[in-house]
Amino acid sequence: MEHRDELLATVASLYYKMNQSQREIGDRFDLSTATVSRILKEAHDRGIVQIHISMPIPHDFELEQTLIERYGLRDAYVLQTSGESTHDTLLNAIGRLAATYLERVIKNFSSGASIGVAWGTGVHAAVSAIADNYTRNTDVVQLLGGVGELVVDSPDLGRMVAQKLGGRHFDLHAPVLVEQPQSRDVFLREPSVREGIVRAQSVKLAITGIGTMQDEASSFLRAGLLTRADLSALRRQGVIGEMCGRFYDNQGRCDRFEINRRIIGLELDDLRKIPQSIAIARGEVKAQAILGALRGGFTRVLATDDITVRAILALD
Amino acid sequence: MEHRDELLATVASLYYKMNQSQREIGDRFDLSTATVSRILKEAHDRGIVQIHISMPIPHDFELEQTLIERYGLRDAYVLQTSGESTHDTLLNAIGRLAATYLERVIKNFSSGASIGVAWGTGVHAAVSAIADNYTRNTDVVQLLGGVGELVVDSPDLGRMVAQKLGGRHFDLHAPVLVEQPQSRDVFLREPSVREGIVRAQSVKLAITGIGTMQDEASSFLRAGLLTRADLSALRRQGVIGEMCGRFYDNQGRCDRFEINRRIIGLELDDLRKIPQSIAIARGEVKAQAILGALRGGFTRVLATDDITVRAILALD
DNA sequence: TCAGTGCATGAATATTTTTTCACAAGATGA
DNA sequence: TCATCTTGTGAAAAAATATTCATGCACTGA
Repeated sequence: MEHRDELLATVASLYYKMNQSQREIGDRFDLSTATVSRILKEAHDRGIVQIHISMPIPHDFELEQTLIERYGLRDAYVLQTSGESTHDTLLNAIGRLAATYLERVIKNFSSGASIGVAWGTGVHAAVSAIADNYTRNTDVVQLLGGVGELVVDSPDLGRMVAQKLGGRHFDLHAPVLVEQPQSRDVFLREPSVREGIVRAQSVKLAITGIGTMQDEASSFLRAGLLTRADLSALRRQGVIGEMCGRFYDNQGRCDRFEINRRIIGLELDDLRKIPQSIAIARGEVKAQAILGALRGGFTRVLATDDITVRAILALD
Repeated sequence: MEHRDELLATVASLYYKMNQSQREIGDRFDLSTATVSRILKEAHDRGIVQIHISMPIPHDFELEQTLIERYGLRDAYVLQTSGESTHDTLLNAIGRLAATYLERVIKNFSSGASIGVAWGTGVHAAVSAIADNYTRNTDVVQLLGGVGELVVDSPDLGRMVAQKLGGRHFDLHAPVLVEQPQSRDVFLREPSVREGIVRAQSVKLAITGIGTMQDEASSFLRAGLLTRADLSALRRQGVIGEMCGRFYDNQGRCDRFEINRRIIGLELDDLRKIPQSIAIARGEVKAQAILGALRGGFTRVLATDDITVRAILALD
């Protein structure tokens, strides 16, 4: 068997190191190209040939593939975690992964295409990682009304993106959540707000997070828009997640929730129609919310980590 | 640039680890297969993809290639040496390399094909490394007359091969070197000897060593067939090497040397015609002799080590 | 502003690689 | 001994990959 290994290793070396074609190798050893091909496969299977790829940020490609196939995603980014890391560190790394998608999509934009931005920690992580050497005059549109005071929950994110892309920033001058459905109608009658919504509907790329109804990770709670009691009530109604300010259940349905009639921003049905979209979110606590979003088909791309994906798959 | 690396590494991972085709990868990232192919090449060039091959016996493929191209060889085996090793250890490893060639050629033999064997330490190293699980009824023929007492210089080598291959062994019942050309004629008139020569001419594979005129490595001296004075005289005539008992100069010419008319065995012109042949030899002291043999085209395959090849190339 | 230059890209093409298929040699077991 | 199976093989076909070539786009220096 040793001489077999020797042949496998020799053929593999000639192929991979000396860049010889399988025909050349076959000529030398009196083998058909078919056999050389089989030898290379065997050398690979037997571990004689080992291929190492140095990844700046490690993905878990298997999980990405699983997500893509299982939920019909266009693409997926699953950070491969290792050892102890804080939520913020992980989210940062995921943001860098997401940024590779963003930059790629933006690079291929035809002129005039614009980007829609929601808010939250996930969006912040992603847009922070965008390199700022692009001057593509790409406009940035706020996908939903303004929220809290923190940077991660504010139009500052959109402004940051606009600055990096050398484009304009269009804020949506309205609160995300109003007291009464009637108040929303008033806002929507306002031309500037209505235009904002139209602009949001026509973006070519949407960057969003995924919100959860768990107290410890709810941005609506953080922003003071909802109370613990509100969250609890929503949970009891069957709400398990939130995207673009819209609340949905574990099948990705949102029609029956009254709160959605008090939200000013892009509707989930419209979000679904945006040609490119990415959601950035992580944490076991968000698994259910992400699963609902996937089932609802609200995003075409998901950026997360392996911990979260395993939690999602366990739920499903 | 980091995001470029990220893309390179991701594409490479999908290709090499996930076994996706370039078309699949292209679909995912909106790239043409041409671009994916270029990305993979770049990832390779930039060292992001590293291919490691675990070799049972390390070769130097560059030097092998150089030998093949420069001297028109059919194949070459150049052991990659490292650290301190004795001549015997190295020759052993070279023998194992040579055995891979032998086994491959023998495996493809049509029935009735036979093998010719010379003698010397190189041949010994190679035939010792042949695995003995072949039962192919392949006959073994002695290529030249008998010599010394040591195993490495005796028909025992041929017998060893015959036993491993489950075939018969045909000795050449004559001394390799006789006193007078006339004595040789007597031997050659002997039917058994003549038949032996004919059998040697018709072998499909010849296994030989390469002899030097340097005192410290001459098998003729070791076997007591020549004295130091004889060697010195031959050197003065221009002899620089020996194969199958025939002496040649640095251009691989042998006609003008009287001693060759006293040798009983296969002639170099006949050796050249054997369809497969390998010579096993190593050592800087043998470099000149090997170079002469290569120039003479006496062997189709050479098994040696990097030290020796570098010495050969330095001479040439 | 604009021609010129270099670079990146994809469609088409050329080449290489893999797979399919049919066959032959050796192994297995009655 | 003979049928049967497995295994390995190369020719041919199919698929995948690399290259060529033409084009467009961004940058450069009038």
